Order: sequence, then C-alpha cells, then structure tokens
Amino acid sequence: MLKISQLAAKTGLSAHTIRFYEKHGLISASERSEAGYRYYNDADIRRAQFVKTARNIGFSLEDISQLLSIRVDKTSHSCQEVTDITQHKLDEVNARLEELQSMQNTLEVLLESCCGGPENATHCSIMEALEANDVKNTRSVA
Amino acid sequence: MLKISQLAAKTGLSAHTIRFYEKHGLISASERSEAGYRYYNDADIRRAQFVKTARNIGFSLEDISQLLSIRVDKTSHSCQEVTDITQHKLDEVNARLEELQSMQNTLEVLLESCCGGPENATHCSIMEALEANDVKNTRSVA
DNA sequence: GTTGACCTTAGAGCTAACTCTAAGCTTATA
DNA sequence: TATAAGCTTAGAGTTAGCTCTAAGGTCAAC
Repeated sequence: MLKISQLAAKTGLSAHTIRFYEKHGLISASERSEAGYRYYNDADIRRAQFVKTARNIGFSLEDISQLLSIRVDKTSHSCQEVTDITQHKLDEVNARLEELQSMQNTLEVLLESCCGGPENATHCSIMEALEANDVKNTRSVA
Repeated sequence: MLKISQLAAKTGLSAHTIRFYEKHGLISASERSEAGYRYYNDADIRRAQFVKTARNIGFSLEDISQLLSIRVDKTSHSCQEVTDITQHKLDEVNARLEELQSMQNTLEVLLESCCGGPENATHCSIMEALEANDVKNTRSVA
C-alpha cells in the first residue's frame, strides 16, 4: 500500500495532480487511514498508471474517463467502442496537425523572404506580408 | 469612418473581440462620438487587419503586440527583430508538431493493432497497450 | 517532546483568448 | 413617437488541466 507521495513517485504524477484526478473521478484510493491518509493498493496503482499512459499519448481526461469505464467492465464493452475513442482522438490530432503545418509553411515562407539583418524594418518583407491581406493560411481555432 | 460592427464585418473579428483587443492595447478607435461610440479611420482599419492577419498565421496576442510596436516605428527597429519573433513562433510550431506527430503515430499503431469489431473488449489490444507501461511517446505539455 | 516531513481540505489562481451578460444610453426607421 | 437595432461599460464566465495556498492534523525520528 502506497501513500500519495509514493504513488506520485511511481507514476510521475504529482500528489496535487493525483488529488485533482480523484476529484474528477479518474482514480481513487481504495483505503484511507484513520487520519484520512490515502492508501493505494496494486489495482489503484495500475489504474493510475493507465491514466498516466493514456495522458502521455494525448487523450483528454474526458476520453480517459470513458476508457476507464470500459476498463472496469470489459465484457460489456466492445473493441469498437475503444477504437471509436481512439479514432476520434486521431481525427483531432490530424486536424490540429494540418493547422500547424499550414502555420509552419507560412512562417517558413515569411522567414525566407526577409533578410533578417540589422537594416531597419521600413522595407521588411515580413511586415509587408502582414500588411497585405493575402497571407494564405486561415486558422480555425482548435 | 466605421462603427464597431462595420469594422467587425470588414475584418471578420467580432465586436466583442475588437473591444477585447482594445482593452489589451492591440487596436483602438482614433475617434469617439459624443455618445462614446467608437469610430475607426483607415489607419485603424489597417491596424485591425494586420492583427487579424497575424492572428490567422498563429501569432499570439503577445507576439502581435511586439510586431505592432515595430510597425508604428519601423525605422527604429531592425529586420532581425521581426525575424526573431517569427523564428521563435516557428520553433514553437515545430515543437508542437513533433508532439502531435508522435501522438499521431502512437494512435495509428494502436488502431492497426485492434480489430475494432463488436467483440467484447476483454482482449482488446488497445486496452492492453494502455495497461502496459511501454507505449512510447512521452508528451510534454506545450 | 519537539522538530520536520508528510498528509488533509476547500478553494483560489493560472493561462490564453475569447465570449457573454446586465443595465442602460443612442440612433435610425416607420 | 415608439420601437428595434446598435452602442457603451464593468465584470463574470468559459475551457482544460493543472498548480498552489492556507490552515491545520499526523507521524517517525532523534
């Protein structure tokens, strides 16, 4: 049985974050001491590690919440439910990647166009491009 | 001279956002009517469009604030200052791209490994991968 | 028996960029 | 002149995911 700081050390989460996750229903301590200290057993630890792993991959706490509810009763959930969540996340990632690649491209073009030197910015081609309304790449906030 | 909703229509910003930008020193109305209505002249409009363009590219309001202070007095700023801001933004974008590409890769590998069918999730390979602690891709929050 | 490390809670604060609300004034139109 | 559309402000709310604080209780070691 681990105390919260031991679980923190084991998972790489902070004690604050563990309590935060508890408040949001992601993890919990299956036991408490008389004084109220949290104690985590093996199952608790594996659950916390599951959360950490999913978080590392990029799943939101909301996604993880769904994955956890599948996890506690795998027999009444299908692989499709799991792939749906995963595919949805991948779609989000791909959408954001497109936005960022567009930004990357625009920024690279701007940088190539400008001398970048100690000259004053009166004729700076980056400033000129920003003045013009024709910089392609329209960003939708993710 | 445009009123705020006309500037909004012209730039694609909302009137709320225009006031928000004003509060943060990015744009302003060079005139006010007796009743306090904002009126925007050509220079104001160009400045607002500059902000919108920079925002579309992905610059933060903080970045834009710097770009604007260069813009109002180009002779006392160098091209290098402009490229520094742009390069810094590109570095951020590239860092985030790497994170997202790693997530994308991980998610694709997970999806390939799972049948995605109506079978129950007892042996779901995505769930197994999340249980294991060996999913590569470590994410640092941007 | 006291220091110091660790634990508890509720709740506030942080970031970025909006987004909206309430209450009230102004202006244009019919 | 009445109605509706549009403007004003200060300030609160939203999102996601932490991060920290204050005030206090617990526990192991010296």
